[in-house]
Amino acid sequence: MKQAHEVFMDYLRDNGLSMTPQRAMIVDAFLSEEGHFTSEELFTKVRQRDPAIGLATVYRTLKLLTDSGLADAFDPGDGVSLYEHNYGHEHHDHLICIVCNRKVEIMDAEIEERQRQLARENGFELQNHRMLLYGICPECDEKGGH
Amino acid sequence: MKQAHEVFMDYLRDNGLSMTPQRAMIVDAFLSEEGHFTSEELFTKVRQRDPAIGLATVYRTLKLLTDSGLADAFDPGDGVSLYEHNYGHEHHDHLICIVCNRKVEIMDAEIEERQRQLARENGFELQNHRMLLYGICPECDEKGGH
DNA sequence: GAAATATTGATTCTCAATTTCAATAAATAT
DNA sequence: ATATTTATTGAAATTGAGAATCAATATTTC
Repeated sequence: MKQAHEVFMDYLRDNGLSMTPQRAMIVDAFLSEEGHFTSEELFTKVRQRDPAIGLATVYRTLKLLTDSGLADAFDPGDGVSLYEHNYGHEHHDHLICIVCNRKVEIMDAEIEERQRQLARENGFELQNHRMLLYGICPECDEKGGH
Repeated sequence: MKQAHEVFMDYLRDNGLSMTPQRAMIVDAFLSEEGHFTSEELFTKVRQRDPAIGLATVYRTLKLLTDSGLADAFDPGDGVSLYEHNYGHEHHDHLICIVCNRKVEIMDAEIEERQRQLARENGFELQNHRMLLYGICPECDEKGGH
């Protein structure tokens, strides 16, 4: 598999865009993040390396990352987008604790198949989907359930 | 089954709230809407009946409607909440055309069961879920696919 | 009815995300 | 290389949905 960095370079080239020091640094910071993170969290990390980089550039680069297929963005429900790596990672959805906000990655082949089938039954060509399950995690259930 | 209006009255009473002319009118307008609609669309309809009603009151009443179980709110992905009737209506998710924005209500018992199962496997008590399928509808596929 | 409480509409505020714009940098042509 | 065109940047202003504020009004309770 191609390196993530290479995928980004290819995307830039194919779209007539240039690699810049800022983009390189933001992509590096992005790739070194783990799990889910907000644009602000990435911005903070980027700022630690170069305080001159602006928030707008982080947003712009996150869009490039998303469009290039390296990043996946989703809104867990509070209006603040979360980003995560989407290259070399299996597709998954999320199970979210409504108390502590913990997010567990979930995946079910049967659901995925039924989704495709549902779309097909309605004559739709399925492109994408978003599934969020909300519940109370074991730890919070234990603490709160007395 | 209780009338929707009665459900709202009960909710108000149980929460120490009062029925007011504004709430009555907004609830009526809400109940006469079909399908999915935004807060702005409901506001427009309410304004036609009484231009004195403020947008804030529409938002406040939509929250009451949601909390009372009469309305369901969801964000199709663009940050603008859609509302729909949720009383006397079967639960359903949505299949959305990414071209014309058309929304089809979908429901699959197998998916629902697997969702519960997935939550259970992770020790979660499932409270809620949100599933959106994005694709291209037959009409748009026909028009665009040449 | 009087006092306490709730609700209203207008307005302001919030906050993430986008857009604007002049300055700078990069790519391309000469 | 140098000029010219084009793209990118950071700061700041803007956007837009929704929530919060607040004085005025309405409703409920005593």
